Amino acid sequence: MSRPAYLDEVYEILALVPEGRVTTYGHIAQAIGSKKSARIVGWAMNRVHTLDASLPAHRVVNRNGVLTGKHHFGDPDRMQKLLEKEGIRVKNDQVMNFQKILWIPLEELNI
DNA sequence: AATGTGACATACC
DNA sequence: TGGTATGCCACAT
Repeated sequence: MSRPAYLDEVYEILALVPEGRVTTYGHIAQAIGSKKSARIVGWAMNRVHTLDASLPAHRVVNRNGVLTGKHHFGDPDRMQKLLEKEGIRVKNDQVMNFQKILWIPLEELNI
């Protein structure tokens, strides 16, 4: 029944990521209070499709701006296409201007 | 219950 | 530069 609190937090943060921006597993983890729990965020992403497929999981990359999870979108190119559709340029599975479009929950939400 | 795995991150060598 | 080890938390077997 009730999903773990951190799971809801992850989805809450994820839903707030603006179009054309990206964030990282680590920043989300930090936003929910566990900086070292980035793996949980990744785990949440793996299950997000079964809970709420409308969440922009493609806007989450690792700390290098690399699309590490692209193989979990059905087709390897789907994640990149979704990002480019929002104006995010991706080259070699890496987000260009990563630092510029990086969306940091703790800063943007002014928590 | 114990072990292995994972869409991560950090530290160390 | 790149591999190895550890921390973290949940899940699968």
